[in-house]
Amino acid sequence: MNTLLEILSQHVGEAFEKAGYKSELGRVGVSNRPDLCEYQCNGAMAGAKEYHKAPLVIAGDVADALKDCECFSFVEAVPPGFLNLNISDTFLASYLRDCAGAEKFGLKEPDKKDKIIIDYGGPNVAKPLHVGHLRAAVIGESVKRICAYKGHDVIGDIHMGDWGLQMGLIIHELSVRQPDLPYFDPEFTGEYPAEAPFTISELEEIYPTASAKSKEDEEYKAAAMDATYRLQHGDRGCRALWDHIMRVSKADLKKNYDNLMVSFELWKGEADADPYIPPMIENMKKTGLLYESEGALVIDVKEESDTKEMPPCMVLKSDGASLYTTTDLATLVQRREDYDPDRVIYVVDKRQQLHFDQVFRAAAKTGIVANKCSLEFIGFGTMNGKDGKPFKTREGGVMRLESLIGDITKTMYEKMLENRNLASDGEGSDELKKTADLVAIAALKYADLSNQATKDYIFDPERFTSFEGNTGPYILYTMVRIKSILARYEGDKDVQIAPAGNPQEKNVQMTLARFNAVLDNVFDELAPHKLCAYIYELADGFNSFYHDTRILTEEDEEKKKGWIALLELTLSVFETAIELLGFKAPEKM
RNA sequence: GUGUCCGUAGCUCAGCUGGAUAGAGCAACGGCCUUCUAAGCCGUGGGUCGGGGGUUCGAAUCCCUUCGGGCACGCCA
Repeated sequence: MNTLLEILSQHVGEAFEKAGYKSELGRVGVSNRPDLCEYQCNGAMAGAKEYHKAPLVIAGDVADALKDCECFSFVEAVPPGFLNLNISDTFLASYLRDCAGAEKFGLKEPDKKDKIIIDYGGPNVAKPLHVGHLRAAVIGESVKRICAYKGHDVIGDIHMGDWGLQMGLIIHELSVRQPDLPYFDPEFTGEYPAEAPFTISELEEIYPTASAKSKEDEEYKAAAMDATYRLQHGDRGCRALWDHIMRVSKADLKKNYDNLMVSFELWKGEADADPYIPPMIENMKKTGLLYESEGALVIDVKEESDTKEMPPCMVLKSDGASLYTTTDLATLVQRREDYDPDRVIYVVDKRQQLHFDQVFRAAAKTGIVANKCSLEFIGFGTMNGKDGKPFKTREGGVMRLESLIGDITKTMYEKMLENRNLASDGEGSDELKKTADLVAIAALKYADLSNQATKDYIFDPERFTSFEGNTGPYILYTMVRIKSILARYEGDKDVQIAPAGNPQEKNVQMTLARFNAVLDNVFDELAPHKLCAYIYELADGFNSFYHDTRILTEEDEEKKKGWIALLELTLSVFETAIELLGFKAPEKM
């Protein structure tokens, strides 16, 4: 169905036409002066030149033509040529009933269902997730859900870092620590043990230790590189160890992402792309676009329209080894073969912008991606501490995602205990802990998503402990209030939204009526922060209404039913929105 | 150096496909709980939208310029 603004614009456009002007001038927007009117149209001013008439005259003509329009309860032309409009209460209520009855609140299905791969996450195996991984996970997950809701076919790919020197380092360090393991015995031909010879916490300690050693000890480093080489060239023992590392590490990653309510349809990594590299290079050579520069194999990706320097894209290093560009290109080959996507969206740190520009161009030039396929880059900014520098723990280290979530959850739990003592209702502490988890995740994700993705933002854990104002918990709290009323309501369940009886109620209704348009906009711009801004506005408006209106004690049954219907729609809009943002609301707080 | 992003209230941020008086939250100050959850509501104070030019009936928004900051710029990912 059409959005409310489209419908209103159509009516006003017809009025323009009736008055002798072109209908395109009739575009209606939400008023930026709510004290004067609810909606406005500025077309008269835009058309003044063309029709050689004073804007106010045009606006007046249109206002006359709108006299009998059922949509508006008030139409006025004011200087210098604004058209001020108020929507009729009954028209608004009927639009909302349509929304409530429609699929997805009247959000239009896409003209064409696209297959979209979203590449986010990018964790390295055998290394714990830290706060730097938070943004990719949180934003990527939300973007994925938004695309899926719009009606597209979406595949989320975690794209792990699982194939470089880091793996060789771990394997070599293991051979130092446990030289008797069969993996290091070239003579061994039997079955390797099913159990991994390490736990995840050992793994997490092994990597940094090995990495440090390799920086000081040349011999050690050479051995690690040798292990890397053996792994990549099919050494049975190395491969078996790699399998163990992957299994242990994936299980741990999955647990952590689950806690964040982030999930992936695909658990591919760099290793999966590796077999695609040699044939890809061969095919690229056939295009004649590859050439040797300073020993490396590169491809020019400059374009005439470039205002900036665009260095050539390096495809193979001078020693013939692949590098991250190679892997990213090969991954695109693989994706085309497996899925033939229409869009591939990368949710990655914005510092990689240039790299992806090069990869995208090289892929297009060499025909690695289909013509129909658009490659898109959503670069997110850095999470900084209060000092404006990249976020660190108080000790100056990198903060693990787990401890961050743990801290916030603990604060939540304590806060809830406090509140519960005052309310003195007896609820089990398990229930309370679950709620604390939900609220903590909402706080964390909302804080991230409500900022524009592309900008750096100040990440201040102290702010998470206050939970006031424009925060995830505020949204959840509002929802819990609604749920509480709906749970107590015992009247007739067959309810319908009624024309608003007061300004607060009308405000909520007008906000709800925008939801389908907001969803479209959020999808078009892949901008979760706009969805945050919207639900904050809805929560704000609702809380005003809530404060002034006693719903359950209302004696007029019809009025009460209208409100219950309004609450149901509001709640369902909230539920949908936070689902798209990637968190959930508890029943109580 | 080249490119790119950013500069809006004391702090953190919206608003940027041009519209009327630039909005929130936090912090400060003042009210509101015997009544559906006070993680709430209502109110007050706080701004040369970095500076300067231009386009326009109209600019935080578009263009130019300047200052200040972040980031990236072939063999790490």
